[in-house]
Amino acid sequence: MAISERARKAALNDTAILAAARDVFIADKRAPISEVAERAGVGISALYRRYPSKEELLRVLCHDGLKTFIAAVEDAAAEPDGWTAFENFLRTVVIADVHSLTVHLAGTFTPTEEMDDDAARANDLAAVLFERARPSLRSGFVMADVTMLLEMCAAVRIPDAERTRELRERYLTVLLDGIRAGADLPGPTPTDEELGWRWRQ
Amino acid sequence: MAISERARKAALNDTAILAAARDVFIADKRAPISEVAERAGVGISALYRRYPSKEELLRVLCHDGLKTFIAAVEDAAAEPDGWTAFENFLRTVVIADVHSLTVHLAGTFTPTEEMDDDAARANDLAAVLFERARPSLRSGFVMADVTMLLEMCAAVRIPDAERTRELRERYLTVLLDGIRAGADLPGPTPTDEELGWRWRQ
DNA sequence: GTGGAGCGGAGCGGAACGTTCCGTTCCGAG
DNA sequence: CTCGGAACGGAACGTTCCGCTCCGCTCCAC
Repeated sequence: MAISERARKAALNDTAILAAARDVFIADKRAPISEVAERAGVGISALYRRYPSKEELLRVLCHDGLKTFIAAVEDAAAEPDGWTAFENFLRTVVIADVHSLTVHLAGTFTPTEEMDDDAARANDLAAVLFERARPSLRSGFVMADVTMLLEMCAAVRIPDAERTRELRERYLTVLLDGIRAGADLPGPTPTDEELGWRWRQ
Repeated sequence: MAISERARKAALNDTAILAAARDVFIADKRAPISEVAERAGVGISALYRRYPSKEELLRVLCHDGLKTFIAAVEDAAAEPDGWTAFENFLRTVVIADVHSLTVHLAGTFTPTEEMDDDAARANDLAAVLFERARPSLRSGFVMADVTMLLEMCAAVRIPDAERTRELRERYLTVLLDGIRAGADLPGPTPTDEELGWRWRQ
């Protein structure tokens, strides 16, 4: 049987709802679900037909972000030069606003076991990429610092999404230059404990 | 008449409430007022005796931050070397977490005329300091960029306040090195419109 | 024509929160 | 010791908000 007209419309709603949810929850992670529905141009019931709860929707959104992150690392790893690979990776992740979908949404749901696994995997992959770039980095700069830099980039935010991307690239450039030149950094490096508190509500 | 016992206790509450409000609203600008009272170790009525509304409390808090900012600029301006003055200014402002009290709280209240004036004054003073530092900065870097950098520093945030300060200094160091070395920055500079949207709810 | 998938949105139940208000405490004057 | 009242604690109130349910409608497939 061919895909029915009805099913095709429903599939369109699938993506519209996900896109709307991304936009809305990136702008405000505490936004009401009705806002997502409105943005997607559908009713609330179209949402609840697909996700049993708001929490589940947020979970899926975050998991998608995690997958994007992993894809970005794996993609960047193909580049032979360590620094270039690292830079490309960071630019991709910042442009895609992965941070707003992952760390930023933490606390709005309880993670599944699979997500924990993927998070660990993402960390491992990124660590490999980081090690390859280390020769180009200032001494004392560690992987945990990268997490904070991404967080800082995500803090750049204005209403216009496209312009936000431009500005983030602008300041990522500043950061990239900042982590190559200069003396040792002041203060102890961030610990895992300090970085992971968001996930343990 | 000497200051009465009762009045002294009340004065203690004055500062306790302000300190509590700062801590609570920095952690979450949407926090309920009851949380402030609890943190200050007082009842809700002790709060409402001093401020007619939640909005007024937020206004005062923000205005205090603005004053701290102005004091920091004026203080740093005494330093003869342009770059050093600028760097000291930024470090002071970041350490004092002025940003979390000003821009971050924007939108939770409608500003008074006096606040608008002080904000304009703060901008002017900072611009002077910036111009003195410009010879040390990479080309294409403008005052509006500084605002964004401060925003990025404020995004570094973990539960422990003292540790947060340490980490912010760490990454401010990265930023300071990043804005001196390197080529022209990509993308157009931020406009006033883009920076001021927070204040126009 | 008819069954049912898909959907819109009113409305329910309950949580959260700003503000009010009332009863209590306790300092200090007489 | 008495007592007025400043300062206060916190229950209660009224309102807003929001996640979710559910009923009735639409419209495609057969």
